[in-house]
Amino acid sequence: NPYNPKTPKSAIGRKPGGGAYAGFGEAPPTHSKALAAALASAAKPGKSLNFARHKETIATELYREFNRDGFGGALPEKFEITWNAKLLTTAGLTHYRKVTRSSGVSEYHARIELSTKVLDTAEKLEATLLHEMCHAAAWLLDKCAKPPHGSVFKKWAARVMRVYPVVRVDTCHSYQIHQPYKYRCTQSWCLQEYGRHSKSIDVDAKACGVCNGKLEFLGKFNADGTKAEEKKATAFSLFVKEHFGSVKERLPAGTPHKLVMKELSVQWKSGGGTGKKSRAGDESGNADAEKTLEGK
DNA sequence: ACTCATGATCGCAACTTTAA
DNA sequence: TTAAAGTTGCGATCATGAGT
Repeated sequence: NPYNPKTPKSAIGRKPGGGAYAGFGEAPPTHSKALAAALASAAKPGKSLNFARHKETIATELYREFNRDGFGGALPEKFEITWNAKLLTTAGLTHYRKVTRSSGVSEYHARIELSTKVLDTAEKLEATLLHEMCHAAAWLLDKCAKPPHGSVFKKWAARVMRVYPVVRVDTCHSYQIHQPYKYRCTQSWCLQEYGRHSKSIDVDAKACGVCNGKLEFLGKFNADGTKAEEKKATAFSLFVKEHFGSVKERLPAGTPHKLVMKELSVQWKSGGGTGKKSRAGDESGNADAEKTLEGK
C-alpha cells in the first residue's frame, strides 16, 4: 500500500498570522504574589511544580489577585475560566456576551478560555490571563470590544503593567509551543521536521509537505528536548489493532465507534473472540490476585 | 499518561462577500 | 483598495474500551 502524497502542511513552530515567528526563550520570571504563593504550595520542596495538575487553582488565584491589584476589584468576583485542549495556536480567548432586557437595560458578561496546549508554564499562564483580563475589563467596564487591541485595551494594559512591571501585556503573544511528537522527512536533502501534540501523522499515508518524501517518526520528546521513553502497546491495544476491522464489519452499518469499542471489550473479556488463543489462564490468575486482596 | 483504531468534533486558515 | 466580516473545508485532536 504505497503512501499517497497527501501532505501535512504545518511544520514545527508557529505559522505567521498571530505575530512574529516565535521568540526569544521563556517569559520573564513571575512577579505576582499570588503566583509565588500558588507555586510554593503546589510544588513539593525540592521537586518542580506539576503545572498541569495545578493550573486550574493557579488560574483562579491569579485572577483574584490581578482583579484586586491590577483592576481595583472592578471585575466580577465570580468569573468563568475554562480550559480548552483544542486551542493550538491561540493562548487564550475572551468571549463577550450582551443581554438586553425588555426594560432596555443591558447586562455585559464575559468569560475566558485558556489553551492547555500553549500554556504549559505558570509564567505563560500569568501573562496570558492578564492579557485576557484586559479584554474583559474593556468589555465589562468600558462596554467596548472593538478594535480588540485598540486604545481601550491599551489603557488597561498600561495600567496593569505598572502594577506588574515584569509581566508584558502585548497585542500578540509569541510563545514557543512545545509539540512532543516529532516527525522528519527521510530525504537527506530535505529533512523537514514536523511537530504534533499527539501521535497523529500516519507516515504510510502522508508524505512531506515540502518535497513529498517519506516521513519517519522520531519519537516523543520532553520540553527540554530530551527524548521521552516510549511505551509499548498493551495487550488490549494490540487486540484492538487486530480485531477492530472485523468486529466493526460484523456489526450493523453505521454503528457508532463507541459501541464498536464496547463490543471489542466484550470479545476481549470472553477470551479473545477468535478463539485462536485462550486467555483462560490469565483470567484465573487475575481472579486469584483479586481474592488475595479481598482476604486482607 | 499512554497504547491501539477511527468517526465526530472543532480550531483555524484560506477563501468569498460586504462595508467603507 | 483595503479591511473586516462571513463561509467553507482541511486536518489535528478527542472519545472510547482495558491494561500497564
